[in-house]
Amino acid sequence: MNRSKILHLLKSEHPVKDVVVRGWVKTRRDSKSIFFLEVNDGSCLENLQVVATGETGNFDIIQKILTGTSVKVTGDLVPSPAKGQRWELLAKKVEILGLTDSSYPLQKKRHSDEFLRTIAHLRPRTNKYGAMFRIRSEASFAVHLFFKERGFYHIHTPILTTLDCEGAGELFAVLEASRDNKQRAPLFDKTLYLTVSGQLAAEMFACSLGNVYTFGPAFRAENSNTPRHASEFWMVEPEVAFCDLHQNMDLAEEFVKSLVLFLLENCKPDLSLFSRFIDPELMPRLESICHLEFERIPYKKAVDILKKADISFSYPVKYGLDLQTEHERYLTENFFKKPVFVYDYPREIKPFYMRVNDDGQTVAAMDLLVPKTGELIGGSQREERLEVLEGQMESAGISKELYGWYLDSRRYGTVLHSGFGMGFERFLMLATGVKNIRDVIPFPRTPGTVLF
RNA sequence: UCCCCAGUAGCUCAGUCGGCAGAGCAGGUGGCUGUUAACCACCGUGUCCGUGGUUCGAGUCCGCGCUGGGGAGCCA
Repeated sequence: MNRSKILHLLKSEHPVKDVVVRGWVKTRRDSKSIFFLEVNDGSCLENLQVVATGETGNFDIIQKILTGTSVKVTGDLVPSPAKGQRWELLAKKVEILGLTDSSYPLQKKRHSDEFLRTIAHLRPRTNKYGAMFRIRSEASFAVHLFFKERGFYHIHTPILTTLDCEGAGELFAVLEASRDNKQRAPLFDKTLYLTVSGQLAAEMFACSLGNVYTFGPAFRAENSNTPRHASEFWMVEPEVAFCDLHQNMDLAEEFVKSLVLFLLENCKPDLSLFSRFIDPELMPRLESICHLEFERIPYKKAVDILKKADISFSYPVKYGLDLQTEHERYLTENFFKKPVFVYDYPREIKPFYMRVNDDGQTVAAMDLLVPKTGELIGGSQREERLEVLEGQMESAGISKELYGWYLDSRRYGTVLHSGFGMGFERFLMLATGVKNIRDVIPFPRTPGTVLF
């Protein structure tokens, strides 16, 4: 490494001679014979204050430095005589790596999220988005750590699929194209789609490796225009053999708690930005997620609670109807005031692969509802009985031929198994208090808008 | 896809009753031995989203469109 990271320098226990720092200038302050540069290198939220005095010399160069300029600074890390920071870099030499000009859109002031979305290629240079994407990276690592510690195998499931009805919404079809626009024979004899979920493939691996998970992109062509939906998003999907619905909920609860705990332990400074400027309730909420037991109620009981609620809903509450957003919010935000699993939904409103309960009326499905974000996780025990599954497919109008390989897992040594999917961006919204999914993913894709 | 709200300088926004287009920040020049979104002085900046209409006169009122945001549905 030919540079020191600011993260490490600011944690130093003693002065250090001759360090090299490379980064981007956040702001420059100057008077007649002294310059101050705030330099950020992305290693942490905080900037390093660089001080240039007469001894540094090249003031004519330093004067060209505007917000956004990339620099290399050589100097000594010394205790700062002024308030505001413990350490500062007393520069011996300041070199400009890349100049900027007055058209640089980021300034040393607050910008709106809407504006920053139009410059998503530059927004990670801001405090907020720098923190966001460091947290995203840590959360991603925590996902793998959680499953690794529990003996799960990570499966890379296909992104190109042939199944057009996985019970999870509209799909993007994939067309082959030549760069020269010439006609050519198709490579595949079927239409290919971008996957909406790795679940069906993951089930095959759960029924061989036991405990597996996928963590990859999912694509949905729904015309959803909300702060909680994106056309391309990342999803974590564990799938576990010999696991029933209640053990599935145990796993989901442990998983969410573990991710939050990991962030609290490893991302304190970055999280504090969100609790200070984005959501003052963030820290209490994260703490309560870690410590409170999640509520678990059957769908039927949820309906009873909603019927007795002393507020009037816009949509009717009736056994057999799906819960509306307003109902879910009431349950998690007003009634229980913590994460809530709702399980055993009527079979008519859930996909074909969910296990039919003994009552014949409900399926072993579960949704995890959390305050603010709403539905974070959706999962189920899978229907492992061949005849029942075939019956479910028939009533859903799904081709048994196309799903022949899927049915094989029920034909040969079938086992009880369960799994769930967690929207990774939804989790990040919960973990940071950010209200729009476009602001927790590097280059958001939403209906009608792909800028990058 | 449906409902509601918004669009004014590079950015954040003000603009009263329909009557000459404004401020802060950013940028430029100068000043200041230690600043903390530094400060002080001076300087420039506009398709008022587009389009059609009402009016002597429209940033302001009305219709349509575009873009963005919020709510709903769908879902993770």
